[in-house]
Amino acid sequence: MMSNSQELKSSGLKVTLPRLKILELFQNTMAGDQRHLSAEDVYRLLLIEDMDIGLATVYRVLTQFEQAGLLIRRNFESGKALYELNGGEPHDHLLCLSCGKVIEFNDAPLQARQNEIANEYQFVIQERAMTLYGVCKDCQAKQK
Amino acid sequence: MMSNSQELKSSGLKVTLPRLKILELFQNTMAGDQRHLSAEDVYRLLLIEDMDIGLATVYRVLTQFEQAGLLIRRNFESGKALYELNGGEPHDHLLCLSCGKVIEFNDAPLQARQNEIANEYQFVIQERAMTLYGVCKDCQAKQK
DNA sequence: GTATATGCAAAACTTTTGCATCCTT
DNA sequence: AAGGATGCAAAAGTTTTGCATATAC
Repeated sequence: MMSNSQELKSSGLKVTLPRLKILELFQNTMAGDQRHLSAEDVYRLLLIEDMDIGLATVYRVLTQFEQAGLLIRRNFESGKALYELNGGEPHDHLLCLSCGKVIEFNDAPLQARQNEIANEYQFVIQERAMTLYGVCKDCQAKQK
Repeated sequence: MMSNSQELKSSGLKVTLPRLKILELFQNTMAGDQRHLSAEDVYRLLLIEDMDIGLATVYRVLTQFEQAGLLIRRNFESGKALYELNGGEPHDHLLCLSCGKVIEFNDAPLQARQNEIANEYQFVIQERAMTLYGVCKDCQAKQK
């Protein structure tokens, strides 16, 4: 298991407080249902923790982390980018339009079919993004 | 076959020149490879055609058309929304990160699997979005 | 004639950039 | 000591909104 400092170094990034804090933030929020954070989210959460950080730094660090493969950048329909920790396995999303909840799943047959389609078009996949928008089980119950 | 005027009326929208022109624009560009247009794209294409239209109107009309189901709004990784004509059939995208080309495909097994996954989570799908990002056949050839 | 749509300008939001200062190595 | 990182402010890009005028029905 690599420490966060080692993880940053091996990505060619200097170990600084903002970078460590942002990395920890994503690791800690991973447990909750709030796995996807915008730059503004990160900024506000760090201010709450007394971190005196600039929004511009947050944007820069998020971009660097994405390029380093530590985070994945997602574009849902909200108009702003959300980031999540890169857990290694590709996965897709169900996004509830009623409550905003994001359900993640990892489905091998689906990915296999994606690969077959890419092969048909002789297309080399670098990144996958699949989101089904709709209404989750809980919200269906509430609407009745 | 409904005329464009009828199509607007049956969506509860008054028939105005900007709306007709924008609808025609999407119908005409459907033939080419430029099926996905941003608000700015629409604005510039209409200015070329002598239409003296305001950018704000373009945004308003695109939003109305999306709500009426005439257009589909897509959020790829570019940071701005793209719209395409709603052809009725759901379809997904391969987006080339090298040349920006968008390849569309319609794959029944893939959609069937999406439905199965949604059922597992008792999730009601309203909209699908799947995009594979990578390098297209042509760009692979060029890179050699 | 009335209600809605449009155009323009201003504002709101998200993201990027320039630059002086500070921190990591 | 040197190069990169940070914070602040300003700028750039996208989308929304207020309001007076024009247009569709």
